[in-house]
Amino acid sequence: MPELPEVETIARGLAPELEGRTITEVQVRERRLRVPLARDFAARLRGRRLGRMTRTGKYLLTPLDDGRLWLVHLGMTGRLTLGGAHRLPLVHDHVAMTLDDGRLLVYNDPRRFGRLDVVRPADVARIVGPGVDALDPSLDGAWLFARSRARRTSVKALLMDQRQVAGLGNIYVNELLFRAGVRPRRRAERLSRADCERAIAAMRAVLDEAISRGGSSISDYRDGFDRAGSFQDDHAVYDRAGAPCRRCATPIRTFVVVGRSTFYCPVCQV
DNA sequence: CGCACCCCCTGCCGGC
DNA sequence: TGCCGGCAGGGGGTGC
Repeated sequence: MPELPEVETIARGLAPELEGRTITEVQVRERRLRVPLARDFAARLRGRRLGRMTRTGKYLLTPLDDGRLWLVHLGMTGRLTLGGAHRLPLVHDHVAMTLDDGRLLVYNDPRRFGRLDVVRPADVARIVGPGVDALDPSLDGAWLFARSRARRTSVKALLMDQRQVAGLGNIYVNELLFRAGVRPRRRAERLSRADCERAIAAMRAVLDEAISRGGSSISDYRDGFDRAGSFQDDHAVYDRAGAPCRRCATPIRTFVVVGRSTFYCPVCQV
């Protein structure tokens, strides 16, 4: 579910609320996430004061006052919701944290593909991976051009690979390739320098717009205060198979690329 | 190296 | 109405 804009929206919303707060209680109702919750997960968080939550790739990272970091990955259906103390437990509420102001921070995840952990700073790089964050200023057309040389894989697969670019997922790669005028199945090595410049510019534009609209809420995504995003209303291609292209009215086509549904306009994208 | 195909898990939707 | 297959924003592993 959540890609960079959704995770960024959560971080920006929760960071000022959580910073400086102390976790007074941690309730674990379900440890069987994709990576099972560590035995000492609750003990490592209880009593800790939270620093400023940030995002890298699709991970949320919050420094703790003992030098460790609280790490969250939302998988497909994870939600982190800050609310009042009297929130009744819902189905799939796996972890509930009580703050020193009485509010409750709850992790809910129907499919349990997410990950919660408390890690040492030295472990973060291994978990998050080597990918350059999609909003890192160093990521430019020259970078993508260099990275795509001698790569016979599709440009879509390359951009979705978190070891290359961290933060993009299926929605935003489809959207940015539409804006860049590049077909998802184009071999990476066949991108021109100009294609790479347009792809990176399109990526920034799509991500910035999506963040300003609070992300895309297709079915599950909500921000840290349980609010839906609205960028789904602006999608040019994602989930629009058969619908008219917003630029040229040609029906949007769909097929599968490296296992993921892919959408493009056969006229606007070459 | 790239990809097809598994897995993890629940929910929803469309077809029959 | 009910059942069943397919699909869903995530990642990881194997084997060809």
